[in-house]
Amino acid sequence: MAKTVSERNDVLPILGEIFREYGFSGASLAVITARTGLGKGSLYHFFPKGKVEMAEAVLNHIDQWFEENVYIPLRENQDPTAGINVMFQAVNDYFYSGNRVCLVGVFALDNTRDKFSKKINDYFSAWINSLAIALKRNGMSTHEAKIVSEDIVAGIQGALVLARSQNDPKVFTRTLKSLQKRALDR
Amino acid sequence: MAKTVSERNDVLPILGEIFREYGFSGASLAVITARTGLGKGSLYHFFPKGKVEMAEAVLNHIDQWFEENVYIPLRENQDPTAGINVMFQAVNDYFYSGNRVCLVGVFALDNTRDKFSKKINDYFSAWINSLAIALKRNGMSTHEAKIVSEDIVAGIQGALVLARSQNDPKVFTRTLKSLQKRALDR
DNA sequence: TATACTATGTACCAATTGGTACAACAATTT
DNA sequence: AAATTGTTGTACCAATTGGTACATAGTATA
Repeated sequence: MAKTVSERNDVLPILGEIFREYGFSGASLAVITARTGLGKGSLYHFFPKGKVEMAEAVLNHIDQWFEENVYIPLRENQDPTAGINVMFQAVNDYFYSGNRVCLVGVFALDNTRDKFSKKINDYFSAWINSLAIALKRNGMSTHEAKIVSEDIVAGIQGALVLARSQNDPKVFTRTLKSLQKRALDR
Repeated sequence: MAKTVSERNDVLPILGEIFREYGFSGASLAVITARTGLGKGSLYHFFPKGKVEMAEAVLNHIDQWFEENVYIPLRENQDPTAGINVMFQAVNDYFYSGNRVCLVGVFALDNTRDKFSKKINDYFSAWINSLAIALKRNGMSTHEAKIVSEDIVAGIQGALVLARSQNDPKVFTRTLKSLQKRALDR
């Protein structure tokens, strides 16, 4: 039983990369079996509801990671500035300094959003809200903190789009720097 | 012959909406025939190379629109501030105040990017460069203008992702205001 | 009105799609 | 070692995929 859980979890990162690259509808079972090395038998054993369940599991996995490495530091770090810096570092790492795209963003744009609307909505809400808390604890007004945190999360997503469109990860790191300054300069 | 061209052009906006909603791989010929009202016969008459040619035509169409309504005003308006304001107004209109997503952004994120990399790259480059010109003419240094225009275009793309993920167009209009201020405050 | 070109509907195609059924195999528990 | 449970490969399925062939219908020009 422990085996089951761990084997299933081991595939999630691979599935994540596949969905990132191909999008939901582009990720055919053919590429999924090829890249994971699991046959349909195993795949449907671990994810009886097929592709949808795979994507849900990946989204949950991502959510967990961000909760732990981004949202909690933002909300709970003694020093809000330190928390914000932790976020920027974690984000830079997570997106491989601009070489990796945001799965949630990929799903959000086209109509696969409808299949996972709650998860997608929650992901960005949690991020924006956590960041706003840190900004407030750092002296911003409630209103300004809301605006700025929205701007920053949007800026990160847009920077990923841009970096990928230009095939130039530096666009991401550059924009990220800019946003970090914006979060901390006061 | 004039008929041909106009009929073909008439379909482009519809095709654009389809690709926006479904992404490239999700946009099946079944939905394309249904939504455009054109059978395969006509479709492959106008676009002999199929889906790829349709998408290329749509991208060209978008490019033209932005050149005319966004890039030229930015680069050539007597008053750079006015040019920048024209851009923000045009962008707000084009994206239906946050109810519509950016096709180029949709294509950029997953691996359909590879099929249209040049067009996608050029779209954002032209936008960023044109905006940077206006910012410079408005007194910014070359370096700052580059950074800021990149931040703004990224911010717009991210705002579209966010607005769609939250199913709340106001996120877009809000962020757009924020960015406009950033472009003009000095 | 005859001619030429454009546009379209229909039938068809092989390949791929996501998914199911199930028998066989492997690993734990008892 | 027997029984139970977890895992996997294979064969199969109907539906859909993007695309082609082509005869016909429509339209403009000469």
